Amino acid sequence: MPASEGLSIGALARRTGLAVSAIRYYETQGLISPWRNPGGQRRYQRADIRRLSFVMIAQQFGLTLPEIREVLAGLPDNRTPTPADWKKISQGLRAHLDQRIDALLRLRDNLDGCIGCGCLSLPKCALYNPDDRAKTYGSGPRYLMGDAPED
Amino acid sequence: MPASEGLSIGALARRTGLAVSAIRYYETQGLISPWRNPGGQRRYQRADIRRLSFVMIAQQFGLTLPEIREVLAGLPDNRTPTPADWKKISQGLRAHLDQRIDALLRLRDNLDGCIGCGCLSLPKCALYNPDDRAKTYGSGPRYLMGDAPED
DNA sequence: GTAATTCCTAAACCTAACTTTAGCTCAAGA
DNA sequence: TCTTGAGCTAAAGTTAGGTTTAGGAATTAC
Repeated sequence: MPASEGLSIGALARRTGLAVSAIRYYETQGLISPWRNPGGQRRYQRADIRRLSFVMIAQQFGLTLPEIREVLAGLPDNRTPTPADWKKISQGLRAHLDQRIDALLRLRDNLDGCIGCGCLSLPKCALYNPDDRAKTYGSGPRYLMGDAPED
Repeated sequence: MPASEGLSIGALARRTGLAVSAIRYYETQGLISPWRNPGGQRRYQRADIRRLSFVMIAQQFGLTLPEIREVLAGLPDNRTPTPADWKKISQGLRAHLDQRIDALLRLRDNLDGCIGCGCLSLPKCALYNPDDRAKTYGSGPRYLMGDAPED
């Protein structure tokens, strides 16, 4: 195993815990760019372990792969990213995460109101954050009730 | 429009903001059970407006349709649910939501640690809640780094 | 030198949550 | 009545994020 030649995809998979197929898929999505050895096999830098770890963390935060690609674009591509580089783009994640938490807290407060009155009658209730899930899934307007609690 | 005959699927769609196709789909998933008029068309109770609203709220909270079906099973099926009935099952949502918020807060704290040291080196970092997304998406082990920050 | 791994690509398949399409029937209004 | 809008079913399509399969080629291990 010639160390100076970079990591094989299998080695990278073992280091990150990702499936080989997932790593190839991420490549098609522009998240990682290996070079090829003379035999046509993918070779990765050791820094790519960190890169894929970042991808996994960002996914946990609810970012889509295109969004993660955007964030990763903030890294320098002419050199191996430094700790400072990673710190910079991680702070972008932090903002994203704060938004998600706020949205959920708002949702919880609304539910509290509904439980409080026991009627679940809205429009005081949730669905008043069209930002979070509404855009990701489904397609219609999806507003709530619009109906007096007489039924 | 004979009021005593219940709501048509189009009327229900207008009242809830859902697409007609989505309402039919929810029926296949056991979330709602209309009866049929003599011509074979679906007819809904007015209480179904509330039922679908609940479905939409629960989705915002991150519940899957099978999970929502479980929660709805807590409603009486021999009579129209009362405010007290809705309150009871809404409290189940509250617990679910609290869990999700906690998971995100833990994740945020972990990220803080990573940003603090600037290395994103882990395993101090995230991915230490295998409960949230890990089970839902992907299939491999997906642990992080396992690598000293030397690269 | 050969057998066993590992890797390659392309294409098909998977789940969730729906939407779209095709072809046909029902219901409502002038 | 007859036309138009609403509903019906079944099947196929869609998106995200991958996995699986098939049929070869490259590497590694002995």
